[in-house]
This record gives sequence, C-alpha cells and structure tokens, in this order.
Amino acid sequence: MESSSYAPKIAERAWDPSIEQHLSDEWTKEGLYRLDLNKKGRIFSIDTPPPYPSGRPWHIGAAAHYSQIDMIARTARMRGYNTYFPIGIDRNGLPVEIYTEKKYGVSIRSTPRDRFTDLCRTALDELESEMLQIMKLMGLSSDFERYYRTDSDEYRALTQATFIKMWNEGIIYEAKRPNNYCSACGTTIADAEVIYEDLPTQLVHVAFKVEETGQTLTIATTRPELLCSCQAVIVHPDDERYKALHHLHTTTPIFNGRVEIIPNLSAKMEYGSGAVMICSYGDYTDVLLFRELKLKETVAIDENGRMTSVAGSYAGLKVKAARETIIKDLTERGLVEKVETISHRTPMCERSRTQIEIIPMTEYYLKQLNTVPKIQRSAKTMIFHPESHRQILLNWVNSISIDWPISRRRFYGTEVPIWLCDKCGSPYLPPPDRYYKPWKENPPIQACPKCGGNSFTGDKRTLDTWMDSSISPLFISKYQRDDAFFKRIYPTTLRPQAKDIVRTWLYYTLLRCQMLTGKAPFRHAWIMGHGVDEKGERMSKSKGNVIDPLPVLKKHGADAFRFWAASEASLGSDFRCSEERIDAARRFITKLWNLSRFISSFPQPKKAVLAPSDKWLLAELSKLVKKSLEGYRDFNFFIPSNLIREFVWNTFAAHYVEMAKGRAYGTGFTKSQQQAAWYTLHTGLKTILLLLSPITPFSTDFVWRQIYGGRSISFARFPRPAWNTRFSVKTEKILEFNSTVWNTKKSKGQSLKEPIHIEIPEELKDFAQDLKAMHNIQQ
RNA sequence: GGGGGAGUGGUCUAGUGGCUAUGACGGCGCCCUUACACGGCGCAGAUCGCGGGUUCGACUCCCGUCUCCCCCA
Repeated sequence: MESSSYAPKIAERAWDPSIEQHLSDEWTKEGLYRLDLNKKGRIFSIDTPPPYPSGRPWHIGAAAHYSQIDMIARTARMRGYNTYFPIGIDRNGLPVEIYTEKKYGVSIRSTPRDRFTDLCRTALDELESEMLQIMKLMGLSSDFERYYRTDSDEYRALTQATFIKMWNEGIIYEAKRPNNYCSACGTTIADAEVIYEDLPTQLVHVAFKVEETGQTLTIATTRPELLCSCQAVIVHPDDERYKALHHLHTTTPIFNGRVEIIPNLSAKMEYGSGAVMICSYGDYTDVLLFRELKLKETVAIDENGRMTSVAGSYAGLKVKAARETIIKDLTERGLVEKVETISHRTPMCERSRTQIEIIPMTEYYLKQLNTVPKIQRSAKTMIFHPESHRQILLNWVNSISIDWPISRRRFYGTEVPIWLCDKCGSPYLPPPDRYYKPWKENPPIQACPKCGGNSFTGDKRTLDTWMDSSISPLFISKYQRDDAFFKRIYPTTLRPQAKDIVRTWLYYTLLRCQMLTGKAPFRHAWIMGHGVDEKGERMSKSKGNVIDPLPVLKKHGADAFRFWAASEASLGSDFRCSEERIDAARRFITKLWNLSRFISSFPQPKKAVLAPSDKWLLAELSKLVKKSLEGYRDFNFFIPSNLIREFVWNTFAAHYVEMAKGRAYGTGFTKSQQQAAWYTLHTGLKTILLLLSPITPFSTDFVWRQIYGGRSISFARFPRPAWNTRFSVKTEKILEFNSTVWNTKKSKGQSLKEPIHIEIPEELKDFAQDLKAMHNIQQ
C-alpha cells in the first residue's frame, strides 16, 4: 500500500495563530459565550474581576490571570454546567485620575470637575479598548457584547442605592476621627489600602527634662517634628529605670509643653530608651493611647502634608523638611544625645507610595465590626482554591479593629448621594432609584423634610472604589433590577481573583453582600498568585521590567500563551514571566499539531479488535484522564497542562505512535490489526483534544473541526477514564526496552531503520509484533 | 514580636515514608527514521538549605537553625 493514499486532513506543518481570530468569531456565532437560562443544567456563575485600565501596557501577569479565569469558564462548560461568565471593566478611582493628570498635563485641583471627569472618561475609553482587544485575543469566552462598566449610570446607581439602604439601616454614619491620610492623593484612605515598607529612618534620642527632679529623661523618636503635639510620655510599668518618675512631669524641648510621665503597657522597654512620647498622631498606637488616656488632640499636620500653626516656627514646612530642621535645632541646643539609622516599618499609600499621615478628618464610615464574626464564619466554610490561601483572608479578618472609612476627596468615582440642608444642616438622602451627582445637581425635593428649608448643598465627596467593586456579585446577578434572574444566579458559584486583593476586594465583597443579602456572595474563592519578572522580581514601571502582553500574544499566539500560563506555576503560587518559556509552550502546541496531522491521515473506524499495544495506550490514557480531571475539579490548570504535555510527548508520540505506526500503514499486518491501530490513534487524539481544550481552545478546536467536523469542541464534554488500566504494569518495561534498542543502534552508529538482532523480554512478548515492526527486529 | 508559606541539578519544577529523585528550559554530542529539525535519540549536571531526632528505611514526619517571600502588630 502506498503511503500517498493516507493524505493528512491537516496540511500545514505548524499551528498558525492568525487562525485564532477567525475561530473567535465562530464561537460568537455559535453562541458559546451566551448564558441561556432556558437551557437545562446547573448554573455555574463566575464573579469575574473587572480589570482596571490604569495605564499601558497591561501587565502580562494580569493577562495570564484572565486566561486562567477563562479556563475556569471552559472547564465548567465541559463539565456540563450552564455557565455565566460576565465581563466588565472597572473604571472608578484614583489611578485613572493620576493617569489623566499626567497624560493631559492637568491638575485635579485646578481643573473644573466636569472637564476633569470628561478627560478621565476619554483616557479610560482608550485604555479600555486596548484591554478588550487583548482579552479577545486571548480567547476569553465572555459575553463581550454585554460587557459592563463600573462607572456606568446603572452601576453607580446601584452603588448609591446600596449606600442609601445601609444609611437608612444605620450601618453608615459620619464621624470625625483620626484617619490614614495620603497628602499626595488628598484623601482619607482605609487600612486595607495601606501597605508597609521597611525604610531607613533616623531614630533621634532627645533629652527631655523632668520638671520635679530636674534630671534628664531620654526619649527616642522617629517623629521629632511632632514634638509640638506631644501630650504624654509613657514608660513600661515594670521598667525599673523609670519607676521613680511615674506621674511626674516633663517639659518638651523647644515647645516647653508640660506633659505627664504615665506608666503604660504599650511602652516597649527594649525600644530606644524605653520612654516614648505620645503625639497626635505618629502612628496607630498614638491614636489608641489618646483615646485611652483621654489626651487633648492637636492637629500638627495639615491636608497638604505641611506643619500647622501649632508647630510654631516650623509651620508651613513639609513633614520631612520640618523633621530635618528640628533635628538641626535640637542638635544646636545640645539636646540630641545620638541619632541612629534604623529600619522602620513605614505606612505608605498603596496607590501613590507616599508616606501616610494620621489626621483627624470628617468622613462617612461603614460599621463593620458587628459583621466580622459572620465573615469569619464564611471564611471558614467557603471552598478555597488553593486551600492554603484561606489563611490570607483569616489573617486580615482577624486583624480588623475599626470601622471602614468609605468617603474619598476625589472626583472620578461614585458620588456620595447626600445633600445637606443649608438651613438646618440635616442630611437628605434621595430614593434609591437612579444615579445622583449631588455636586452638580439639585436634590429631587423642593423643601427640607426636617425644617422646610429650600436650599441645599450637595456632598462633594466620592465613595471608596471598593464600595463599587464590593457589589460586583450583586450587579452581575441583577440585584434589585431583575428578581427572577437574581434568584437563579445569586449567590454566585465562584470568585476568581488575585492574591494581593484578598483584604480589599474579597473581604469587602463578603462584608457588603453579607450585609445586604444576608448570604455569602459565592461558594468558591479561587486565588491566583501574581506574575513577576524573569528574575523573580516584582514588575513595575519604575524598574522598567514590565512586559507588554500584546506583542507576546501576537508573536506566539493565544494558545501558547495560555498553555504557558497554565503550566508555569501551580495555582496560587507566584510565577515568573519569561518569553523563552512561552516559546517553549508554543513548541508543545506544534508537537500536538503534528501528532494530529499524522493521525488525521487515517480513517476513523467505529470499533476494533484491540492489540496489546492499543490496550496499553488506553490504560495510560485512562490514568491521564482521571488525574487531569482531578486537577480541573480544583481549577488548578497546572496539573492537567503538565500531565497532558508529559503524556503527549513522552508516552503517546514517543512510544505508542512508533509502536503502532507499522500497523497503521498496514505493511505486514492484517486489515483488522490496522483498524485497531487507527481506532486507538483516534481515540487517543480525541481524548487529548477534549482534555486540553479549556487550556488551548483554539488549536484543539481547529483540529477537532478539521478531523471530526461539527460544532466547536467547546460544546463537548470532558472524556471519562473508561479504559482498563491493567496494561499499565507494562509501561516501565516498554519504555526501558525501546530505550535499550535506540541506545544499541546509536552505539553502533546505526540509523534507526537498520535491522537489529535482539531478544524481546518475556514480559513484552504480547507486544512482539509491534516492537519488531517498530525497531526492525530480526530473529 | 506574632502568624503563614517556601527552600530539590545553572534556572524553573514534580514528588509528602520505601527500590539507582520527575519533567521542562538551557548546555553538550550524535541523527533529516515516510507527523513534527518548532523534530528524534542520548550525555553531563542535585550529598533534595543546614544540624539533630523518630523509623528497618526520610526529600517526605518531629525538633532546632539559617535564608527568602507574604500577612499582622
């Protein structure tokens, strides 16, 4: 029989990623992306994170993240779920404001609010379109025709409606409290938005005088500029050095304030001199002590990060300059005993990376402490992928001790829906039925319900963007907009997200949805690690090591990119981004492509009388399917991707195909034996294509249609591990024997088709016919 | 200071009590064998962070220790 009679159905010698776009369009036509509630099957709904377009390029790690979220959706479909995979774009908040200021060279404080928010919107539209393009290129099987924006009237109206509901229930209140304040951003921020960095800081040992005894009391501080607001000095009650000084007084240098020396357990004996000055406010301990000791608060730093009038001659200086100046002044007066440089855990604004200050501000707060026990409970009952990441949430939940400040002094966000009556000052909240902009609109009433006054001032503040993001499960399930839909979708099945926003997005969503609906918003939390550069360092624009995903996707194709994303690191671990390794993934796509091309040249028989080699391959295949499905059930794509690559390359192609090739071509075998080889090759290929399709949907779908025809492979179900695994006991022996033959020929400098005289081991006698043909064994 | 995680060939990684530790990338050598040179075969390369203990047996369990990462104070 001539080999030309077996023409492959696939002509090209390698997968061409330019076909991917065409397939994407096919999927849209076939309705893969759409949720049809009339369809049978349990619903699997994904609370997809709406990505934030804060600037270009988009992070390659984020692209890897979204490609894996898509694998979750495709896995759910292939497990038979009716899958709801919405997609939105998060467009509220600070990063776009900063991006806009830079891009258009304007300042938020000196640009009219309307004009500034328009510029933000324009910037977002641009960034968003690139982001959508990338997501489509990656093969994200979301319904893009219905994508949502968190800055749409509909979304913001829902955020405001939930605010109004919580206000009316007394969960939201206004108060003046010391808060984390970022002077660069000009706004209060929540604890969750504070990060800590260990920075070298000068610890200054300052000589105080004890009023009653005249002796010197040394106080070590990293914040000498706050001397002006010092209201007490504390020492540890057990500290022998200071027992005689309890409740005496000391004079603060330069400012000559008179403060008490108070024994308190917060003082650490081993830190500095063991005596600590308490100022408003150096850190969170100061806040607690001011409350505990009922001290008089002095505001030493203003909203612009400058010293206030209480700082005397230092007024107007920026904090850092004031610190340097006061150290100089203290030194000149001989009051500095020593200055040591220490590493200090410094609170920074997560967004702008500036040091935050604690400043008393009037803000709206959401009462969260009562609900924390409920969140602790759901943190324990929710299913985490990976399980180990449950701890990140628990750590955070267990550390919450104050309410959540939710108002921000910014422009591009959802407006606080409150007007104040100019006459009586009482707040007015409108009915929760539309999107309100109090800073530019009149309230929907003529007269104040309290006093009848007819003029109002709208609140100018916006809400913390997490107030918007934390209701994403409610938005996508059409909460308060479509009851029937809401009942089918909520609570959602799974929340996928990155590790670094557990304490914000994950926590706040649990909190808000629990408060609003009395239920946890999802059953599974899927937590991914983040992408770092080739050397394992965090990618950042300032380091210049950010990799743009767009050219990588165009060059290597989505399937290679996705396979890389799946196989690079186990779920939840951080992963390194290296183009070299993405290219290695592409070579696997090519390998599978060519294997498919080979198999595509043979007909596909309906049944066959299997040879031992065939049974062996199917036994190994069964094991592969079983283990891969276990990985898919945990949505850990690292497991199936690596197992499948291993199987395809090192078992199927290297051993089985070579063993069965002679039979498949038919030379020296019966028709029935040949059919068995064909049958097994196709069974193996189909199984692999199905098993791999959530990870590499494009090339598997193309091959599937080319060889087996019909609709997209994405509408099919996963294969079952249906074959007897008895023959697996032979695996090791087969691999070893083949290797021996290859080595023998090699050591003689022979070509692989040379005849060889070698004894086939007893255990492999069943496989003798295939092995003889494979190695050209003469006996 | 407390908590969590991790340390396996040059790099990344599998393996959680059992024979000579998995695979990938890179390196080197040989080979165009009718799916694939984007390939095949092979070679080199790890005393599994360090020290102790439990055990017939430890990369795997326990204790200590060092280093790195994350979270909290």
